[in-house]
Amino acid sequence: MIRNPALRDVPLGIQQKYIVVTCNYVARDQGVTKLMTVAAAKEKCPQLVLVKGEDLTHYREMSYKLTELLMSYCPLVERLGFDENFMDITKMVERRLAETPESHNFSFQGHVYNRLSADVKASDHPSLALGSHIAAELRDAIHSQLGLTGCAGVATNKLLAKLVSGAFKPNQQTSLLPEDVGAIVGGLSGLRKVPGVGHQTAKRLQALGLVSVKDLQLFPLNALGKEFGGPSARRLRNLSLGIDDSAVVPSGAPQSLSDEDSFRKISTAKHVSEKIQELLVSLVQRMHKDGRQPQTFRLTLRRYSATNKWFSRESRQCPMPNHVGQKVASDGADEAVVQLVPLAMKLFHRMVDCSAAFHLTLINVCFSNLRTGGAAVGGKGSITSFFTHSASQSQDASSDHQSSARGVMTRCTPPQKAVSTEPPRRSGAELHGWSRTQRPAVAVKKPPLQMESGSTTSSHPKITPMHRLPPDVDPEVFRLLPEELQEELSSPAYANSRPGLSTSSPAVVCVPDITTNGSPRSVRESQNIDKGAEAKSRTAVTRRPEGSSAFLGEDVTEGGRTSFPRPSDGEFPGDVDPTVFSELPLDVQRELMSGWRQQKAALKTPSSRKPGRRSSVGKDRKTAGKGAQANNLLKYFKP
DNA sequence: AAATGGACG
DNA sequence: GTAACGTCCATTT
Repeated sequence: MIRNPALRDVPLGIQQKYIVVTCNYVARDQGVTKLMTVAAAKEKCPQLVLVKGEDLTHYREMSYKLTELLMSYCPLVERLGFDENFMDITKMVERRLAETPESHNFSFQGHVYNRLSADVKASDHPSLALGSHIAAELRDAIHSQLGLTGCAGVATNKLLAKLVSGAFKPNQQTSLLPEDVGAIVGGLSGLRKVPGVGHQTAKRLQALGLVSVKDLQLFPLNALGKEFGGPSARRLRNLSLGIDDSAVVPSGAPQSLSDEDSFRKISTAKHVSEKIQELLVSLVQRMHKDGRQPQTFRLTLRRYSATNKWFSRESRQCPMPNHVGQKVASDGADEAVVQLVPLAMKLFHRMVDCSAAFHLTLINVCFSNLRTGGAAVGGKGSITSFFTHSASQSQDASSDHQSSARGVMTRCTPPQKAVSTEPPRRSGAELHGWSRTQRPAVAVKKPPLQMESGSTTSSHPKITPMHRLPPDVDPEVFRLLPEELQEELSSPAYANSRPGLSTSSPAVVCVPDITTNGSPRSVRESQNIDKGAEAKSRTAVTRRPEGSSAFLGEDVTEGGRTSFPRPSDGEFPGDVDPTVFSELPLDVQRELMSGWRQQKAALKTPSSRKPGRRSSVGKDRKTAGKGAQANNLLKYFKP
């Protein structure tokens, strides 16, 4: 971590290979951006100071310290890369709610998306308001105990918490009120900005003619289902509407440890084994510190090829010989490496035919299927696992939510992204954070601090028959709907859908990531050029959960045709709620559309069937809920 | 259940 | 020439 104050006002960047993976605000002001080549960066900013960042050790350790610190407040912490954490602070909020005197006057901490904090009455959103206090406390603890600064977002689900966390960039927090959900998702500049929509998915959506969030919101679910299958289609649509019923799943200790390196070229077996050995030396060390014993070993590589050089990695794995695994876990590091190199070469030869020329640009070695300690009874030894908290814990937690009182549960997640482009501003704190933040990682411990809690939320008003709400329906959203729609949704016809969970909850508080500011690796995409956030777009859009039988069914058709009425941004009246519109019968949609049609075509929206993509439809198998899933204990954190 | 690739962050 | 991780899912054997 860079903590030299002398560097505070100097343009600084973290370099990995020939790329500037991230940089401070001083550098950004000079035009340096993330993932810019070193050459380009120096051209923009000749005085740019670069620090090597290939070794992720420090980032990783700091990253785990952060996660552990958060867990000391509440165990429901889910990591997203090295610099983001989601936290479900429902319980904390509930406790505080119970302890908060009825008349107690309080306000939101930090910003409130799209409004002037002063205009918002905390008493109208007690759970979120308390969540904002919790987020502020967490950020403060992170700053005082780890020296890191970062952002946080407080909302009713993970998606929203993540989206809102970056509204005010350097080292600030933002809360999102349910009534502004439509504004925040609608303000996203494109589908790629939707968490969960990556390059591939964006391409497929584009092939369907969808480019904006609104396009996706309005696209008929059954048509979307033909491309992605029912479950994915529903998920995508929900995301576009700001609906996310996924739980905050505690991450615990990592499920695998790997080390890799990229290079211009390696074309001889000898060079390959040398590189593998180098990687194994550090990996074995890390594995040893971890204490668990790997049961599987994997070798991955990337070959050079002029065409299609994009990803494409190939891998081969094999069971880890027991004695080798023990060496790693116990002590014989060097021994283990000696045994592993030839094993890795066997895997290598399963992929590369050395009798022909080859050209590798990356090699990765990975230990997975980690088994926690063994032999000895639990006693001592070894690496303790400190937080012995396992799958059962998370299970309880989640079931807890479900039953948690009426519905409201606040989930907190902290998305945060480090990074952030953002103008300069308070360089003091920010920079400080930057330095430490830049490379956080590693784990290790952190003592507990326990604190509070709160109490519930409320979804107050109209009591809605929660027990009848179909899954996938966000109660908070539900309650905003017109009564007739509420009734409709509560009817048996909507009761199907998946068993999953969540129905619940409304208010969720999410605290996004408190993390760092720009981290080199992980989180790559984070940088929203932010444009969306600021827009004070129009008011809220009430959404209506999907689930209407007509669209739910996989092939219900009727709309089986390839072209559906799909208003583009231009022709869609701004006062019409897209969600509601999309739920109308197709014929009605067409009718309305023809009435509105007038604007210029604009936007290319070839709703053509996509070319070569395969479409998996129908057979959405539900592989049962993945209940068990061995969630390892987090013994990762030592005392 | 293990192996492998893909998508995402 | 996006870097260095890591997670979870789908499919195949």
